[in-house]
Amino acid sequence: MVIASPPHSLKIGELAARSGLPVKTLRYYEELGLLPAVGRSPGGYRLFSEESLRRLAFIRRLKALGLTLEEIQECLAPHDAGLLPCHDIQLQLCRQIERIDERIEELGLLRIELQALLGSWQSDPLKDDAVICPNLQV
Amino acid sequence: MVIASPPHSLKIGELAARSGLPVKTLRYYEELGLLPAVGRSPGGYRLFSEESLRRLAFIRRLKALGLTLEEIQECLAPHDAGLLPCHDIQLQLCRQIERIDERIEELGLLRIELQALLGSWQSDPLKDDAVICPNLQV
DNA sequence: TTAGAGTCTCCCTACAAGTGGAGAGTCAAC
DNA sequence: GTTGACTCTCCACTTGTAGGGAGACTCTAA
Repeated sequence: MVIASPPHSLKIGELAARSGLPVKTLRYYEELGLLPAVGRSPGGYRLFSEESLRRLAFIRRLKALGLTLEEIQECLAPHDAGLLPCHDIQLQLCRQIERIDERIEELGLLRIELQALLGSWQSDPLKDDAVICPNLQV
Repeated sequence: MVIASPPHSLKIGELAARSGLPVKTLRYYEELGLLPAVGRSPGGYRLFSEESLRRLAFIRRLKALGLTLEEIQECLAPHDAGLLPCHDIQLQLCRQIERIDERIEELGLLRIELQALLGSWQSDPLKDDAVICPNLQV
């Protein structure tokens, strides 16, 4: 027989210690609505639930996958509405892959241009007063 | 026989029109020291030389190649000292390729992770109260 | 001489995701 | 009861590259 331990609320410093995130960051997340506090102590201290730790792990994971805090918040909305957020997360991750592909494409083109430029680079070009850099011709 | 036209100084609006850059941007560049004015009119108007147009073309080119304004300024420093800046530009462009390669590498790894994640994504996972998203297990 | 266009400086705003600090209030242990 | 750690709010600042606007001043053409 398992007896559930009573719900224990965490002050921000304890949450910071256990999550590894700075207090400032937690306040910032709370302000954004990303990490709701369960309430306040009589003295006005933010109180968080143990659930907040899971939520922070989730936020970290999606951040590591390249989502913005706003996108993460969109993923959390269905969860907070009592639904499974998997579908929304999947959509965000698909979009993220598209963004990554676009970015890789852009960087690849830029790299090609830079390589081509450097490939024909003259180490001792003739000075040309019509341009600043003869190699670039601008 | 070619007669050189007298040096004509440009007010900021004229430089903006001829370079295609907004006045605000030119003031910003001047403030950064990227685009020195040759002086001021008696009324305090910035005066630029025709040379500024070439300088702006150079700045645009390096910006298009992904350099920051600060890096561009480093490239212009030897030019302003009367030297050919090609070597310094070459160094910056090499560094830029390295940065691009690093970035592409990072993005590629992230893409692989995202693909793997989505590849095994369950569209209707069992709800698991220990995590927010069963697919992510966080 | 006057009207209108151009320009000046100065300050605020934006994005993203926080960080730093001041000054005041709260909590827990001794 | 006191002390020291913790937390609060509020404000400013960061990076990079500008954009917007107010209010004052200047220049040019008719």
